[in-house]
Amino acid sequence: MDVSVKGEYALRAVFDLAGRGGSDPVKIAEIAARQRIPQKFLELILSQLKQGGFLGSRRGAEGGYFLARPPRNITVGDVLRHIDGPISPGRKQQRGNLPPDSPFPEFWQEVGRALSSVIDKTTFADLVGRWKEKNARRVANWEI
Amino acid sequence: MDVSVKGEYALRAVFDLAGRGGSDPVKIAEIAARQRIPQKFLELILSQLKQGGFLGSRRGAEGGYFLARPPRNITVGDVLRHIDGPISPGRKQQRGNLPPDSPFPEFWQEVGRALSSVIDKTTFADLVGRWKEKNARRVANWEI
DNA sequence: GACAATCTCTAGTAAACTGATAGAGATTGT
DNA sequence: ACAATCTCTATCAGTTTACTAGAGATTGTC
Repeated sequence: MDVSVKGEYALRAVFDLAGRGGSDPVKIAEIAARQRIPQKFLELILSQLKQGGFLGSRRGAEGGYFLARPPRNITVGDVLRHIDGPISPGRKQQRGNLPPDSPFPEFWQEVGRALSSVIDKTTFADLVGRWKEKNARRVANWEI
Repeated sequence: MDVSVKGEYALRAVFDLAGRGGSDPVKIAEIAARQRIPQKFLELILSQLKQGGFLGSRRGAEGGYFLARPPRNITVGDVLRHIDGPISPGRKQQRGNLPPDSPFPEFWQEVGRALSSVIDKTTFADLVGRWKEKNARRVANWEI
């Protein structure tokens, strides 16, 4: 039970764009550098995020990627599910290989709900908010 | 983010032993049949669960596996972590490839807590309890 | 309109992981 | 002795993961 590196990269990329706020395109190379992601790999991921409707892009000089919708309308769960596939532990149960009176389908539902209560409630606006707050505190402490 | 088939098999096996209650050994073949698990694969899993201190065993005729501790002292999380490794999304962050001011470590901690609130609180005694209740209801409805 | 900067698309790929299977021991009960 | 079990080591095909390579398509600028 784990999140793929690809999934994490996707989250960091969307977070980067959300943190940059502005609506003008950000170059892949910049995101790659800031977020420490192999650029060629990131290209694939960003393209996939665009297919998913999360990002828009512009080619050519001064091109780049940008968010297709406001950060508060994108949840971590949205992105993760689009990149990593369904986040549902225990999904293999529907097939006929499970005894008919198993308690596990219910159990996995419970797990799913717990998971969802975090990843589907946290938007990128939330993440950026927390991050700015933390940075503000850090600077404040510095200045004392 | 998913649970391996091996992990699910392990849970079903422990559940099977917990449901059988008694302290005399249950044969691998029986568990395999009841829980629809390939027997040879199950052998590996049970052996691993024994290494983990969850099960005991006896060889030879009338041999088999049995729980090494009471079902209420074994949680789903215990078993899952022993078979599938750490259940901590976002664990790869400690390495130097993450920007220093990322909000994700905290976020993954939150996810971890939510997950833990289910898998580390649910014991096999709980699962057996629910299962018996459901079966009782089913029979009751039948008799109407 | 040349040209450089970007995104885009298709392949390929080494290494690890998954979900098994095979078969020869080691023990135990009868 | 012998059959029934667990135990241990090896092997394996298929898939996934995390990348890399390289050629093409667009766009802005001079």
